[in-house]
Amino acid sequence: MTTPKHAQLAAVLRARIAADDFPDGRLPSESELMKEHAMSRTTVRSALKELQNEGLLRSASGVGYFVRRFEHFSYRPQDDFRAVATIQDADSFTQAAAKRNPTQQIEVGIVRAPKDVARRLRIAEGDSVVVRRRYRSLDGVPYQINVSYYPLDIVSGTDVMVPQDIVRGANQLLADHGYAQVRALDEIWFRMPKPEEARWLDIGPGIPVAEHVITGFTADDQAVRMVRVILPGDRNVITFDRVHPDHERASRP
Amino acid sequence: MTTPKHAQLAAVLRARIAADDFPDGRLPSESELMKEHAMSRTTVRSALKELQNEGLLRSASGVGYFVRRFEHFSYRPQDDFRAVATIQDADSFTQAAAKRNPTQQIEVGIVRAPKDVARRLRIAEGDSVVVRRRYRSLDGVPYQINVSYYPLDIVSGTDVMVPQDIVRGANQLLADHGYAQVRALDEIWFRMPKPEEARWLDIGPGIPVAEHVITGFTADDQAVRMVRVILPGDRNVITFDRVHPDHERASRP
DNA sequence: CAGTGGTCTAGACCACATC
DNA sequence: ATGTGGTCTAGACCACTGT
Repeated sequence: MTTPKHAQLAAVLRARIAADDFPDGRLPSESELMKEHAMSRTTVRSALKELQNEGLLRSASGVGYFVRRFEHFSYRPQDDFRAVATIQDADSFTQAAAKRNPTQQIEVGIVRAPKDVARRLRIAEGDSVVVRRRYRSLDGVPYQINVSYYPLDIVSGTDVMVPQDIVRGANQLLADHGYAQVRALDEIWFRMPKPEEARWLDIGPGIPVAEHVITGFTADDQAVRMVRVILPGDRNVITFDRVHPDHERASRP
Repeated sequence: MTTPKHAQLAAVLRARIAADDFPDGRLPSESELMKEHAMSRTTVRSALKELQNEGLLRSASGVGYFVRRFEHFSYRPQDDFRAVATIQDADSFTQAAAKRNPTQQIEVGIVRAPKDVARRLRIAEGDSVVVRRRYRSLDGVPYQINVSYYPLDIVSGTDVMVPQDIVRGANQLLADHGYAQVRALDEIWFRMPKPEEARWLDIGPGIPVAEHVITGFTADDQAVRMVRVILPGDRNVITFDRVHPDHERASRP
């Protein structure tokens, strides 16, 4: 009933990482750890793998192991709502990221609604929906995958279907067509990425993603928009501001 | 430039899992996979490890490998705010979970404020704060770790310092002492659990956690409460309702 | 008891980065 | 050329679970 050797080494290294004991962020090589701790390479690698899967380390083939550094960018879903017509697509991502060279790659299409989309938009599974898929980066680093779904009859013939930035912003566009959104439901899961997501977001092992699903409703309580945002955990903090329902609107910092 | 054998096996199994090809949820044993795919045990184990770290599989020593099943419980931070005096501590967890045998273990103490707490409560690092640590379960299954911090001068001598349920609810208690909260800031990170968190929440490999930090403010914009909630990703969805700031309050479903 | 996964070893070859 | 991590093998012992 003793602790396995690989777990012992993992614990030692975890403590040293927490104590910032690798100032240059570089760990000893596998062979050095083998000598220092009198273990086989397999056991050393097992310990290092464990730390990688905790998101504490990354490995570079032919180079070495390094302590992960995080920089979190604030993701504010509420900006979607506050957005007004500006020269840019004025949602949370574009607005907050103005100075960090935001780029995005847009694909637009018409597909049959999958089950989860149909349920949220309150349409039948297989009904046609317009889908806008956006892969968005900051300074060349991918920060989110954003997939929006709209019922076809609502947006057909509008700029939503053009694979370019929507100058007014998608919400303003919907409002201009008589579908102003006054309420949104946010659902957030957090899980490990699927292989395609990991590839697109350039995520290493041990880094989870959040899946943020927004459903937008009109004053008539009609669901007119569903968005699925995939966020890599090493680069995002999700932020909300809330005021008590009984309290008049407060100023926002 | 070919795909490694372990990755090939992982891809095959991943596809079979997605197609629900293991009706009883049980995978072939390691030795069966070795025969079927003509690989060494190490390679087979490497593939299975990969899928475990994606949260798709769990292993049971001496038994086998199984497909993970998820059941997500809705975590609604806004209930904290809407809470009024009831017979129970009326926050999001207790209220929503009433029928699922909620239990919690409470520890209360006075500690020196760590850096992140001090910053959010706008006090000096090392100032005394009251900390309430709650480990909360549903039907015996751990669902969250909830750690609340209060500036000592605000809550000293109140029920906050008693290691029991606060009958009125902590927010109502603060309000009764003249510190009604009207605004909250939510910050949500998602990452792999620390070993203690994994132990307490009974999390296997490949399951991330969300760290939800709430900071509560009075009408004078004084920070009176900071809460850190740790949520296991296989058992929680975070849910928010939002109404457009220009729109009168809508009814909530 | 037989079968399962967990641990550990020694050794080999490879692709890659660095100097 | 050397050193790094990535892949793969064969074999061994163990603890545990099921019958």
